[in-house]
Amino acid sequence: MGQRGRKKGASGEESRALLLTVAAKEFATHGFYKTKISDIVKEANVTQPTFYLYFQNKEAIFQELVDSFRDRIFTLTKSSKLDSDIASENVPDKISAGLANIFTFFNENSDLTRIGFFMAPESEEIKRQLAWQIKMNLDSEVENGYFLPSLDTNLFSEILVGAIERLTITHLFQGKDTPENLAVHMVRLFLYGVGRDY
Amino acid sequence: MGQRGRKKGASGEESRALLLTVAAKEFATHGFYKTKISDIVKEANVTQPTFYLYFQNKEAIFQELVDSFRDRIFTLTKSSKLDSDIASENVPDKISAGLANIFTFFNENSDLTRIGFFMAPESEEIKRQLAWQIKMNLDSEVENGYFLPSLDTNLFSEILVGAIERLTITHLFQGKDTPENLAVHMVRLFLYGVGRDY
Amino acid sequence: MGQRGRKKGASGEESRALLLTVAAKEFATHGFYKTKISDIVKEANVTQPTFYLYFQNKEAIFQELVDSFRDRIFTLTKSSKLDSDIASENVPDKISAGLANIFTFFNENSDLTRIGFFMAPESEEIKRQLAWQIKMNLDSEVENGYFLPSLDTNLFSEILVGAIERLTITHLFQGKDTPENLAVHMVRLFLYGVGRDY
Amino acid sequence: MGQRGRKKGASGEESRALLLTVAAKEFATHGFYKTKISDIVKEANVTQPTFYLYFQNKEAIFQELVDSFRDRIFTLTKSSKLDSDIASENVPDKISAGLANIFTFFNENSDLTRIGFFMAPESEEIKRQLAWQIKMNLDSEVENGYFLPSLDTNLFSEILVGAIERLTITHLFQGKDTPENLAVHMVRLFLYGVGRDY
DNA sequence: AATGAATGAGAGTTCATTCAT
DNA sequence: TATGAATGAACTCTCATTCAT
Repeated sequence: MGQRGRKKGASGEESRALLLTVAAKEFATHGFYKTKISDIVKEANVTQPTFYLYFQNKEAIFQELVDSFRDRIFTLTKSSKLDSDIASENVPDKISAGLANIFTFFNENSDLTRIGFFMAPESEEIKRQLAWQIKMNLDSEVENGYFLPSLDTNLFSEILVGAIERLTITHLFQGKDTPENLAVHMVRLFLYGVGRDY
Repeated sequence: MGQRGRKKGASGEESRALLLTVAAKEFATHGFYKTKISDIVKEANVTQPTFYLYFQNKEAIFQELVDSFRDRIFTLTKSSKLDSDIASENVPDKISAGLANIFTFFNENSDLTRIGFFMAPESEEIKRQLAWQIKMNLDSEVENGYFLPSLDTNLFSEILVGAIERLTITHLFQGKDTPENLAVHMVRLFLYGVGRDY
Repeated sequence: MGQRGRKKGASGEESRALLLTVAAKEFATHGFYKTKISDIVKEANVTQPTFYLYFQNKEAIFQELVDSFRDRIFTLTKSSKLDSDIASENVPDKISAGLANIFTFFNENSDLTRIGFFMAPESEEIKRQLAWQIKMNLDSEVENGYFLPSLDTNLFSEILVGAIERLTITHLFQGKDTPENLAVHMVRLFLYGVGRDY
Repeated sequence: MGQRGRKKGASGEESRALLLTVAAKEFATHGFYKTKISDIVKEANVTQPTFYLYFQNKEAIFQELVDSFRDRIFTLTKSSKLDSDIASENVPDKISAGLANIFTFFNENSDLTRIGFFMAPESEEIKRQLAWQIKMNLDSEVENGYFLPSLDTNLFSEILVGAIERLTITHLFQGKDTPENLAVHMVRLFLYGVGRDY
């Protein structure tokens, strides 16, 4: 019979992890309300009580996914702060690399991203925190003379988040562009603008 | 007898309109799933069967709100196409005016906007259509030499939508900025970029 | 078809009252936990949601029955306080009459009594309140010289409640004795004791 | 290897006894339905399957506790039958001693008593058997001339059980009175009554 | 003697929706 | 035009109980 149908004797952690993965996919695909516990457990090949062995309720597993997303995205972005002694000519590349990291993370964790960035009640809050981190970066870059002091970093950081969000959905998740490409495009656009000699 | 038993001062159309308004507020505040028909009718001071007198079901009234948003935003944006004989130096102002129109519409219809732009399953599609309209504008502006041909209008239009979306939530709906201000800021930023002499 | 099967159009209060009656019987017969909402509604010929139209949940309907019992038994006993100008030789009859009232009430509301006096978590409390009322009566009777001051009214009132409780179950509810008979017996026993000339 | 993997110091009988004790406490405190097997085993520091090693199911362990109570209370009361050659003047003391024995047993086995005397479905039956034993005693005492033949021993025995029951809960279990005190009080009251010269 | 992991069976509750009037 | 009353159809969650080791 081999592995097929193995149920008894599976390690608890395995079941838990499986449920998390499956739930992420279901939530990402159908949203919180249309996703039923019965769907999740069916997909994970366990029964409903098993679900409650590992998670308090439907909210709890969703929350765990959201928290996981939040933790990871913040860990990621915290590390991308520019060093203050960086050479001016390298700034764009550095920024671009930071953006690429975000896009890459989103790309490799699309279910989690859909959940934490687009469906959770806390999505707004998460985006705002991300914007705030970006703003902090921008502020210190202004201080270091990389950007003009007239730059409204508050507004700009929000715009950047909006751009990231939109490109993630329309280009990244559609497979139309690589993380690196998107990052480069974004940087170029924002650094030099679209204008010319008006 | 006529008026006997009629809800005081409520013609059929009035009830219907009231339900739509109330529903918009409820949906915008609590989302589709957490909004119960019983909440809507309570707030509108009618009974549940009355609701079904005017709307086929919960989806239908939501859809009607979404459609209304979609229609109005497209009517609005369709009109803001730049004329091809516009003087170069006026382009920024024109673009800015178009943006301001959108922000104003969002601001004056925040419930509807929340529903159609942020909660509906079709929100994605609506944004994409908005992006497409913007792209069409951009393309013709490139053709007219306002912008460099190297501009990736596809990507840029998505970024603009992302920026609009984010600023709407974080600045406009919070009352931090007027539609006009936001429009001007955005245009300046995108036209000239944030960069300097790298 | 006549009345048979009439469902739509029944008055709400009727349904509610019916549910209360049926629930009382079910609870009294099977206890709180073994009584299922599905049993109650089946017996009342309505569906489960109808139950929730009138009661918040299973606890609530049980509580309502308990409260009803509590209110009625207290109203009843409050009225049976002896007047202070009563003639000594009439005291036994008066007391007997008061007891008979209680037994009669229990007899005519046996389901409610089983619930409020024997099954509810508050049964203890209810009995204690009943005992307290009896004690108050006894105290004033001691003061008026009907009873010896050496009487421990506290203990005695509890004993009376115990006697009432037990006779209700073993004699009254079994139909072995009438309320009046039980009352008379009890009074005789407690007034004169069982002893003789030890 | 022997001891390997064995729960430290726990022989089978020990685990079983522990489970019984813990279960008694849980049942006595929370009642049958609110007591979960998971609670019992948690408190006893064993796992659920271990529980089923010693007891067939939830009912079985509860029943065992009830039976234990029943056996012991009957053994106890059987022994307290008055000898027929006892001197009249000693009868009250003898009766008092019998009552004190019961109260003492209840006091020392309060969990068991709560279960067997107040919560079990058989509680009624147990009380009735106790009443019957008391009645037998009373009957023979009537026969021996200790009590008047007019005494309704059937009713009286039930009243005694009711008194015992109530005092157990309100005085004994509250620590307000010792078993002996309660016994003496009860005997005095029932022998001589509360009355005077009506 | 003991356990980690799992489940069968069902209970309560909710909500959109519809009769009958 | 409107409503009081009722329901079909789910869905989440719980608990006693058992397998495989």
